[in-house]
Amino acid sequence: MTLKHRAPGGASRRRGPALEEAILDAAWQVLVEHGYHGFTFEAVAARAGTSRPVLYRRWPRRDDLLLATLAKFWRLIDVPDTGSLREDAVGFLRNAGDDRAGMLTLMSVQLADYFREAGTSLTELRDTLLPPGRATAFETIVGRAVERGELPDVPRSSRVVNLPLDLLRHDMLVTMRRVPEESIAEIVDEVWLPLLGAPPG
Amino acid sequence: MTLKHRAPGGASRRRGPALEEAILDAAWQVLVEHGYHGFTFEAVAARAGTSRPVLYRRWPRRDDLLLATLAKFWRLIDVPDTGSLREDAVGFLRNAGDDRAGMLTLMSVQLADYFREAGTSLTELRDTLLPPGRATAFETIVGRAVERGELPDVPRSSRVVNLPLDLLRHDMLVTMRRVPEESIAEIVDEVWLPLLGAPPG
DNA sequence: TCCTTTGAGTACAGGGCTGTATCTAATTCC
DNA sequence: GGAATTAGATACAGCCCTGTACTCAAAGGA
Repeated sequence: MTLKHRAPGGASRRRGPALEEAILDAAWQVLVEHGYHGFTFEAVAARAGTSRPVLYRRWPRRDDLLLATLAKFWRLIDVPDTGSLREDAVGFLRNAGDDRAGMLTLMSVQLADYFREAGTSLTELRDTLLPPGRATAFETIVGRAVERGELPDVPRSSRVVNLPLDLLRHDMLVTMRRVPEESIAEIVDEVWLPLLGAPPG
Repeated sequence: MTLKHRAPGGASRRRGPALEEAILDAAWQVLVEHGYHGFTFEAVAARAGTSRPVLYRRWPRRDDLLLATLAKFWRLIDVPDTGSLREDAVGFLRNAGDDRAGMLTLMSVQLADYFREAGTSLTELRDTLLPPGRATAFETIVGRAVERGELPDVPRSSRVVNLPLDLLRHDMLVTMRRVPEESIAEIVDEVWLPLLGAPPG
């Protein structure tokens, strides 16, 4: 009665890397829809249209599958270059809060159980998945503004420089929603720019 | 072989409110130690030294038990009154990050699954458990500073006023750890006081 | 003291997930 | 075309949790 040995679309049987891709796509969907708790071999296999043994062969433990999934979907967020400090900041926060990137942040909350079990945290995961040490988005944005002469070339604490993303992330974590445009403007205009000593927008 | 019909300590059989207290204490411990995922009737009953039917009689569903547990342990955080804006702020953040209060914040992450299932969020939960509308800690702190003449009496956005707690919470959520004293000082001295236009500490 | 309430123990069917094993047949490699 | 892989289906025992039902006995009230 079921289409045996056929991928959902009726295509030929998948193998190797193609199958792996499909499984990780399915895993990501499951993770987004049902959180870490619903992220089971059972659910992922069903969603991928394959069977659990196929998953176990590649990722013996749930964490292995999780990490592989996150690694595939975790991407750097685009940093716009508009020629304006304020617009760069607002644009970046918009990107950070959009569907794709925002989902990653909200996802991180769903991973609380994983963090607890693995004894790790969001920052540690981030350092694992993204090469640490490179300039943060706001370091880039401030650097450009300094080059343009929009900001004085004085030392700034990393706390202040990176403040906007922290606040955006906080809002997302606390409301579990996309952050509205007004909050982004608030963060930039009422908090960040004044702190940097920039002229009010 | 087991001590039948006896509380763990060998005391008489517990009843009514006393039993209820003991159960909620146990529930809190389970929640702290095993997160929402491990927060099962089974585990709570075992920890409380009673049986599941006793729990089901009082809280038919898991959420009922969860809410009752949170309501019992969710408390307002003490706001110190030292006569100094900076010391009030630092002191409050210290309290907010201490074992008891900090645990509540970290707990909130563990509740991600609950939020997802119930379609709610940390802020909504907070409003449910604490009467909304009252002044926030930092509104109180700023208000006092204005009365003392330490700050000018100008309108301030609630975003700026409440910034320190947001940043503290962000740090906790992201590191899953207690926030070190230096971070508290950073938040107050490098971000908040400058924004309020207060003289540097 | 008797009676009512209710805590504590136990049992049950049911559901979901885990790992592993086994079989088959599709695909690829040579 | 034949052989080696390996996807996909299925089955299994096991574990944990859920609700509910049915006892029995302890505590408290009259």
